[in-house]
Amino acid sequence: MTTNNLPQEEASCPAEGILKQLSGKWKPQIFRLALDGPVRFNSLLRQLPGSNKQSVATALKEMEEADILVKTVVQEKPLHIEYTLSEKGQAMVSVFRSMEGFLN
Amino acid sequence: MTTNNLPQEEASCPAEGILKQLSGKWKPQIFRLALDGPVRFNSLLRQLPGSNKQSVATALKEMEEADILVKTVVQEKPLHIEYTLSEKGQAMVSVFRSMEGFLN
DNA sequence: GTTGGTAGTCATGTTTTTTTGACTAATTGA
DNA sequence: TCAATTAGTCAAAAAAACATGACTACCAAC
Repeated sequence: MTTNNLPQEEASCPAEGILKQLSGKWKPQIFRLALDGPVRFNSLLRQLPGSNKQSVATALKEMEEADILVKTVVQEKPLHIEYTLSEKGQAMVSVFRSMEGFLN
Repeated sequence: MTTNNLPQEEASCPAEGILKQLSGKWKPQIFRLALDGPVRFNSLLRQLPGSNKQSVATALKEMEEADILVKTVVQEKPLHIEYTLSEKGQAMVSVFRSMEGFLN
């Protein structure tokens, strides 16, 4: 046992956690698209040029684990899966907006 | 020439830029320490357990290039270098605070 | 003139993230 | 039954980020 193997939460920097949860090549864009309503796997692939199945799948999974997105099986005609902003995700919108409003 | 080789600004996601500028293993913590006043290379190394010269140097350089920090040679007794929040850096504080206020 | 503090760079190696391409599996429509 | 759409998984490779250790260079004190 080492002297300090924290689960690597933000040891001293509260902003670190939320930054990590939104960081990565595709998460910001996925979050942004989710602002306009539920997003779907294949649709995201088409909307994110240069993306790929693996990366989008990983981003969705991690954002779900971070409780930013909620995964729902929609029992409709083509039977598909939707990812929607969770309550926490909704709460993050203000943070996201403050970043959007900040233009270099 | 490809159809779209942007300098990879935020092609469609305004938040992406600011997220990238604060992302990384050490930048959030450096930013946070810079809130309390000018920071210095060796001091940061001591204050950030597990960090190393290379990583801190890179973080400082990138944050300087992103115009978050301003590098100044202080013409005093021991003659040293200080990194201070730029105007843009100051403007980012509100964004940072909104992240700090957001507790999981 | 040697030690110690300032602030780094450089080459290399390891680790993490991202991409690629093949493959799976259920459902729907013709 | 065949083809397309849904939503993925898996192994491997490539790329990016991060760490290690040696080295540089300036200045001041002893």
